[in-house]
Amino acid sequence: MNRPVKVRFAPSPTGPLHIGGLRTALYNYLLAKKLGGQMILRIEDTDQNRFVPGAEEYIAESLAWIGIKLDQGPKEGGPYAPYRQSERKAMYFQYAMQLVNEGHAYYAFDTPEELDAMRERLKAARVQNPQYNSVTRETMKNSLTLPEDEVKARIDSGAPYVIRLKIPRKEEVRLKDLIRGWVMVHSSTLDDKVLMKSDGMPTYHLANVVDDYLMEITHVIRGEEWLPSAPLHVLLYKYLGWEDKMPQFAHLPLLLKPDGNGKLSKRDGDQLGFPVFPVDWIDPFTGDKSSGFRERGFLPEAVTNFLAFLGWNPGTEQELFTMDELIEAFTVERIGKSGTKFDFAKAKWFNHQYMLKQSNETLWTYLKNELDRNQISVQQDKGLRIVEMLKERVTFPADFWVEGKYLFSRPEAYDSQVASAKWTEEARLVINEFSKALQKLDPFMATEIKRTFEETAHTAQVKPGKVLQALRLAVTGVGAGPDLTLTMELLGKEETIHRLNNALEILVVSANV
RNA sequence: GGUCCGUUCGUCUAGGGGUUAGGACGUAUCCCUUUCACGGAUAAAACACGGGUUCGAUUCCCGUACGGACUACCA
Repeated sequence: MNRPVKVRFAPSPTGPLHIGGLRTALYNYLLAKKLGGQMILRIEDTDQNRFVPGAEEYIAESLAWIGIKLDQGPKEGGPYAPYRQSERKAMYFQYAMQLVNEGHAYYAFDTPEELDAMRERLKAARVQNPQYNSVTRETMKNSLTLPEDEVKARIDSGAPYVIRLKIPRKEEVRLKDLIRGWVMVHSSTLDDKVLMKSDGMPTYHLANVVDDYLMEITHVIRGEEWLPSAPLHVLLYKYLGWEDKMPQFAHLPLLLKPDGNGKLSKRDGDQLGFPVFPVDWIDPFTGDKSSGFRERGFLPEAVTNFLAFLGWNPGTEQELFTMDELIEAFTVERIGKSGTKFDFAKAKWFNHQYMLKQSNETLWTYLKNELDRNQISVQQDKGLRIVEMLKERVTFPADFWVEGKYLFSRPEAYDSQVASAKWTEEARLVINEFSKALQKLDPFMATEIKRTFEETAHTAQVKPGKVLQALRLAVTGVGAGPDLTLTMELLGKEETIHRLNNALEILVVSANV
């Protein structure tokens, strides 16, 4: 009964993995590692029509980015290879045949048109749930209704057919979900799901159950959208004789749109002004770009942390968790039951927290990237002082540049609001004197600059606070920023005086007071 | 429509038969800072509704409402 823990993340390579899928992967990973088990990546590419090139690589890259290390997968290999269902195609048929031979499945020859007609007919007759089931299969073309020799003749002639599961007419199907407890459904509400498609590929249901069994999966953690078909999977385990190897199920609450309702979807991406994908994705067919958290400036640790908290919490007041801490604290019991709206503001808060945790050296590399892009070179020791000064005010790496632009180039314009309110005759006077006083200042240090400014203001009989804003405007061109004397120290004596004199020349007094 | 799942501040949530229903994000105000931000403090803000069960229900049960998922030879 105590099998080694194995979980799998089993996405379909139909496009970029969205953030909800990434959370599913993360929860799988956390549980596996918590229990000392293994994490498997399995690519469920049984639908050839929806295959999108690059999607598998995208998934692998996304998982790696947030720090999920796979024990087995298409790239990693492993004892259950191959890990792409398309490459396992040959394995599924025998199990479908086993079901047919034991009377739990049957061949069906109905064309799409016939299926549509059946549904229309049922709808017209106001049948509650029109589907291919224990009663309607009696009226369709399948191995249950057709004479044996005709069935054989059809198959031998190569006519297309599917294999459907024969759902019992009356049976209570129950399954225990780790998150929701016992879920019961009556088999009469289930339909005879297709197990093998006419192209020879299995459907999700068969492939998923077969592979989970073959790969000895112990816990199936997946989105709530699978809950309705979970009873079908239970039936499959039963008919295949694998009941004792049936994994435990946990169906995760869905990630919802932040506004209004509905599940967060790939579409919501850029429309909402924030990413819903881990990393950027370019659609290979249309060329459309979907933006990712990574490129938006999110740190992987931050994404991991807030993703973990979307539907789970440790029950304590700690909110900042490293991956190792998450693994330590994670339990399925503490996963919530209800859908979770995605909150971008909180995501930003997490990122800010993680920015603060970075060393100045790391922060400096972020700023340096932006500087390189703008062809500005700054010495590292100065860069470190700059990021130290700026880091309280940034959420994303790119903010360093936005926040501190004026440190690297002279103001091209002055904030007119601040100018009209604060650039007074009085201010001009003090700044002019201050500029002269600065000439003699050596060393050019923040504390000395501050003292000099206060003295200058005092001599002019002006309160320093009255003209400080004007001074800031002269130096930076804007009305807000970090400690001004520190800013001036960083700028250096010559540059500071130049800017002061520049402002004195350009700015016109328009303020009254 | 049918089946299943869900419902505590705007959002993420803690809690659980008797609590001033706690925290975080966001918002507002104040303090700090002669700016903004950070930080600190404070505030506004929730048990969907109706019936039971009970001495007592936000908590347990049943309904209702609302929301969601599923209802394909897609996963």
